[in-house]
Amino acid sequence: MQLFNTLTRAVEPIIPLDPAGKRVSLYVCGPTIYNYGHIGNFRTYVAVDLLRRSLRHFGYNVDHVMQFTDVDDKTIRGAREKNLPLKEFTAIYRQAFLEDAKTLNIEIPERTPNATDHIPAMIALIQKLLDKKSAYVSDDGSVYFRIASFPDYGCLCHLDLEGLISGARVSQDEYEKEGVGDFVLWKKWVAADGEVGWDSPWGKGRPGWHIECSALSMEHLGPQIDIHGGGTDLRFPHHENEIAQSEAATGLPFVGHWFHVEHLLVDGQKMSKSLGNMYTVRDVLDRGYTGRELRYALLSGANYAKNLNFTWQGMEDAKTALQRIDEWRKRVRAVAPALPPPDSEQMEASPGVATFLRELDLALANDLNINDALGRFFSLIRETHKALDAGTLTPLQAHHLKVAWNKFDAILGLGDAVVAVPAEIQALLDQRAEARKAKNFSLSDELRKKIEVLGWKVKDTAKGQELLPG
RNA sequence: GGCGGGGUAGCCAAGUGGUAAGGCACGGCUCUGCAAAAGCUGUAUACGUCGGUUCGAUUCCGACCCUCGCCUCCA
Repeated sequence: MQLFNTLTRAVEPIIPLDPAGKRVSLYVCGPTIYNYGHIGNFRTYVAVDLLRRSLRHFGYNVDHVMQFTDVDDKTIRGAREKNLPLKEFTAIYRQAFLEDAKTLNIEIPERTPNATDHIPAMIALIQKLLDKKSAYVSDDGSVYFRIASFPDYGCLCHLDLEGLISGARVSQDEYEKEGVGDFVLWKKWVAADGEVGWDSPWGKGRPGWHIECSALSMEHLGPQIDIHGGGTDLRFPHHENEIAQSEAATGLPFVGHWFHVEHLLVDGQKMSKSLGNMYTVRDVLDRGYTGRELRYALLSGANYAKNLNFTWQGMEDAKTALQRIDEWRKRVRAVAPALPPPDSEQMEASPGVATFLRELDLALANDLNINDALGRFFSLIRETHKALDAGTLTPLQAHHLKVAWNKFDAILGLGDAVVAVPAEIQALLDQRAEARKAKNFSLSDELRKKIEVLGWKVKDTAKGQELLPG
């Protein structure tokens, strides 16, 4: 399986550190839990989910860790505004994130530690950096990483330090630092922190943002990991700093493969509060879309490494495309017998299906090209309909199609459309069935209208009425 | 200023040194009590501009234009 590696700027095969080549360690920078996540956040996590599922598709055991950042300026401020202890405040948004992830059918990583549950590991790592003279304690009692001690600094983002420093914005309040690029590992407690703070060898304070990911990934996955992912904005400085900290501490290459997901745009523009285009998952649901429709839009809207332009028209397109898939599945299911899954040799009895599965592998192995796979899948759908209409699709072939879908959906994660029919609607449907039986079409039409007003569509098929959400 | 992504039909989006998947939209047909839905099918001067390399470039090279992002808050 080949994946673009930001570090080398090349598509490269994934070669796990595991001698058996089976286990892949994956660390992903999780959200700061001070608010509901927006669809941009979830674009990243849907892409990571695609990676995770694809790795498993190719037979890897994925050991995936994602931390929740539950202490920083924003969480502290939010807790203060709500007059809640930090822990209680962040618990609300941790829970919300997990719910939204479920809405999108994002698999929860094997471990999802909160940063503040691992303060000792961070302190130990900072101490190690101090011992190695890669860090220093400033006059005010904060601890900083000394960039000058790490010659490779800038390797991920291909920055040269000179240019970086001369061109960069430099905040004036950080006069305690030796070098402008130095970043904080441990922040000395200040009054604005209120109740928040932990004791350390350098006094009361809290960890800097970057150190948590290094400490947590080392604690859970060891000093070296196969893949480290996150949103593209984290490349610099966050991931650059993680590399510096981690490698300065261990002397080992920290990450084999850096995986960065490009940002989502809304109507071609960056999301921002002032434009009023920051949508949460809940906002999308409130507009009447389902989580799987949003997931499909996020998955098919663009390759993970490209900007994805979110539009409501795009949501409509996703919804319609998904209906096409669902319709196909209904037809296939009606013909497919219950049989055990075939092996690949038996699958050759359905050349179209066998070809599709090979194409699926190739597409995924090629830097997660899900759109290529979807394109081929829709072609398979057309072929199926044609065969079905011609009456040439055998039950065995239908079975194979069903199996192929299951394999594909293990990656897509779309599952089934869940339609809960309200009792009121069901009653109208029953009445209408009666009317139709009696060939009372005017009453039938009247009932159809009533149902439509309530937000549902009825279609009449050879097998009777079928209900669709409006 | 430094670095990096993009510009493919009405919209979205794959891809390739030999004349370009797929989805949505649109037209036609089938089905239907009527619809709707669905299916089939069709349409389109679609590869930002100008040069270069080549038998041949959308695909390689150069320049330019437009656009988006990052340059220590940020998925």
